[in-house]
This record gives sequence, C-alpha cells and structure tokens, in this order.
Amino acid sequence: MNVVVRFAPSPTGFLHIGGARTALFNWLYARHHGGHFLLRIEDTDRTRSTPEAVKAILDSLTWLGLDWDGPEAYQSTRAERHAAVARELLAAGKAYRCWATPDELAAMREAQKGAGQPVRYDGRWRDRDPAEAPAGIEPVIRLRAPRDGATTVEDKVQGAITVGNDQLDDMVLLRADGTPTYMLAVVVDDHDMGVTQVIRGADHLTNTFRQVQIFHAMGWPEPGFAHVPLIHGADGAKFSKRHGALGVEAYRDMGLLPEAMRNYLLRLGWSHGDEEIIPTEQAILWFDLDAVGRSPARFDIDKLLALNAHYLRGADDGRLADLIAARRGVALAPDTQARLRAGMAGLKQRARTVIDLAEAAEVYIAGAAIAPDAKARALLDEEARARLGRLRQRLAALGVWDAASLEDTARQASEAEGVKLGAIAQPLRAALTGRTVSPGIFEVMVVLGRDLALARLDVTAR
RNA sequence: GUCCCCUUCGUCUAGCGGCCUAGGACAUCACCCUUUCACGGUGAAGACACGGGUUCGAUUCCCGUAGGGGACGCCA
Repeated sequence: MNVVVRFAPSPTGFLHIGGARTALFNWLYARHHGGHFLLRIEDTDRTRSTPEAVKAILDSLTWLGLDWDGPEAYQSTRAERHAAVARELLAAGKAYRCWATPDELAAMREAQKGAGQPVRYDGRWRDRDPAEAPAGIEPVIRLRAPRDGATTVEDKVQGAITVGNDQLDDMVLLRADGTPTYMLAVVVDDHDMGVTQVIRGADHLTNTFRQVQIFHAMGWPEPGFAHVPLIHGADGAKFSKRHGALGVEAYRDMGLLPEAMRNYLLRLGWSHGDEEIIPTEQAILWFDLDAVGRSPARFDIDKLLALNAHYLRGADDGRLADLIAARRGVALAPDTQARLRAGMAGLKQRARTVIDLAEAAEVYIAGAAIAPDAKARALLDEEARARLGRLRQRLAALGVWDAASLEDTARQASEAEGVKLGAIAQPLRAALTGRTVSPGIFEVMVVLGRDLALARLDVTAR
C-alpha cells in the first residue's frame, strides 16, 4: 500500500515548535516509506483563519526544508463535499437534526458541571420528533453515535486504547449555518485524499474515537493513527504562546540553521539508540513510528543551540558568508567576501548562531579604523601601545606574511622585551580586532593581509 | 468533575527480565591543550516517583497511590 500522510495546520497563527515537529515526523515518514506528504490548510474557522498565517506556515515549512507533494489543499474549498456527506448520513439515519441552541447547550453544561456530571451532549434531539422543532431556529446535524459497546483505536505510538461509547456524545457534523465542523471535515478529507497514516499531536487522541465513528458510519476504512506526545515549555506547562512558545521564524531569526532545527526536533520524542547527531538523510533512512516515545518532552533551547553550533561548524563557508551578509543587511565587496571566506573556519567554530557569526565577522568586514570595545580599549594602555609600535617595526620588515613567521616575530618581540607572549598577543588582538576575543591572532593577520593589518596597527600603535 | 495518556540524571533520551556498579547527549564543575575565546581531549557530580505483587531474578510485566499532561465547543 502506498503511504500517504498529511500535515494539517489551522492557520490561526504562526507555525509553532510542536506543529513543526509534527510536520517533520510526517515528512520523514513519507520520505522513509517512499510515500506522499500532503499539506492541508484547515481553514474552516473562517473567523480565525488569516492569509498571513497561511503564508507564515508555508514559509516556515519551506525554511525547514519540509517540501510537500502537490499543491496545498484548503479545507474551506471543500465545504460542499463535507455538507454532502452530512446529508448522506442524515438520509441513512446515521445522523439527525438537533434544534438545541448554543445558549441552551451552555446551560446544559453548566447544570452538568454543577451536579458533578460528565459534561456532554445529552442527546435531547436524538429520538425526538422533528415535528416538535421550534420555529425560527436552524438545526445542526449531529452524528447518531453508538451508545453501547466501545471504540478501540490501535495507535502506532500509544498502543491500543479503548473508550466506552457511553463516554462519547453525538457530535455536531454540520453547523446551523450549513458549514462543516472540524470533526467531519478531517474525516472526509483524510478519506478523499487517500491518507493512509495520520500522524498528529496527542491532543487529538480523544478526538480520534469520534472520528473513527464517522469512518464507521460512512463505511470507510480508517487510516492508521499515531499520536505524538506534546512538547512542553521549560517549566513543564503546556507549550503555548503564553508559555514562551515561539514561531519557527523566530528561531530562524535567532540565527539557527534549519538542519539543526530538524535534528533537534527529531530527537524530541524519537530516538535511535544513542545517536544524537542525525543529519536528515540519515533520519530518512532510520525514521519510523515504532521508535517514537510516549511521554511528553520539554523544550530545551541549550541543546538546540549546541546542535546548531555543531551544524554551523560543518556548514559551507560561502553559504555562511551569504547568511552573514543577509543578517547585516549589506552587500559585501569582493575583497571583503574573500576575506570572510578565508577566515570563516576560525569564525564558525566559535559561534553558536548566525547572529554570533555575523557579529564576529566584523573583524574581516571593518576597514582600518575598527572600533575597539571597552575591554579592548582597557588593554591598550600606554605601555601596550608603545610595545605595538616596536612590534610594527619588526612586522613591516617581514618578508613572508604567513602565520608561522608572524608568530615567530611576536615571540622574538616578547623575548626581546622580557614579557610573555600573551603580553604582546593580547594588545595585538585588541588593536587588530577591536576585541579581546577572536580567532587565533596570527590567522587573523594572514586573512587580513599585510596592508590592512599594518593599517589597523597604525591607528593604535605609537 | 468524567474519560484518556504519561512518569529513568536539571533537560532530551538508551534500556524492550539477568549484559545495569543503569549507557549517551546538552547543561554544570574540574583538569589538559593554549596568544584570547572557542574547538578538541580527560575526568567528576547527577536518575529508574512511591507502595504492593508476579518471578530464582525487576528499570524492564501486573495492580494501586501520588504527580504531570491532554480531551470533554455549532474551535481546530
């Protein structure tokens, strides 16, 4: 059987971390099994869905590198089909009209709550004669769900779960205004799109029992189900916008690489022995549902950052140069570009994010007058500047401008002055980079080139 | 309140009855490397929620308890 999965976000906001992981798992599952990964925008809530949110979700998925097969489907365009299914169920006696008003139902729930009763629709119109329908009220259509027996879901992650049918009430299929509810729409769409495996957040687990009943009522085969545990915030509470959940684009803006994000998200709830660094190609080979854990995970930014640092170190220098230019919002001159690439190896092993990298890249982007920060300035006292002046003489006389010769020169200078190498190297670093922290200073000098290095030295040395 | 799910170091996890003196990773702390910071290396500290069973033997199976989470909409 050909595998078909789908990711079905509702466009009511950005794509958060939990949704991104669900999308990743679906994508990985499809790629592993050579199946299709479909994208369906669940925009049936016309009041809360926005085009901006749709764009944000699409952009985030694209950035993450999770490409979907075929054009994305919009649930709202299928309302007619959903309604037709509801009418079919009604005609078959598997659904019925209910004239209870929202206010009436709210009161019912209040009463149930007050009496300590389970809160659910009491079936007041299930067997009532439609002739008793009040005038002026449009009815909803509810599923006539079985009241005896139990419904079992064979979940690929959670295992077999059974719920008594007496726990499930008659859900609304079609609203009073004729629009379909989510419960109806997902089932119809999953069926029509040929979805074979549903992979979604565990918050949908209890919905599944209701959805299964719709599949049964229509006589449709049900897809496989896999409910992935939710991701919690660092405080253990539900990961919501209020609890610090950010959109995927926020992580991109924090300077994270999509491959690091994928690796991190993958390890949240899924494992392959002790493997931690799992490039996407490897993940496709290894991923399957049986290794998905059942307990919720907390989001840990430090681990994500550590992974990002790892991928940053292995990233292509040209790509990083482009990211730096984009981050700084400038186009880099050819010689700057060349310097950046030459110095990238030293830069990238010291950065955790692209932001760090763009900041550190100043060494190779600035001209002769690089602005020293406070710590660097503190290092450049009278004595240090005098020492740099004498060092400059030696450097200017150098025939070969490579790291070994530069280091030799610096060591000779330190010996001649009777100080440790650090007493020469640190002021040199401060003068050349404007910082107290940088890649190896002789490496920096080589990348800078004799002219620029000496020019910067001239600004501070005496 | 009702139903469902979950529970191994601070965090993510390995473990699918004996290989466990419970392994790895991130974070933390030492030390080494060293011109700074990183990288890298070595090492330390750190967990099976609790109580009953089952078994020759439980982290692993079963049942409770506690704690956490989720669902109970004419939202998705």
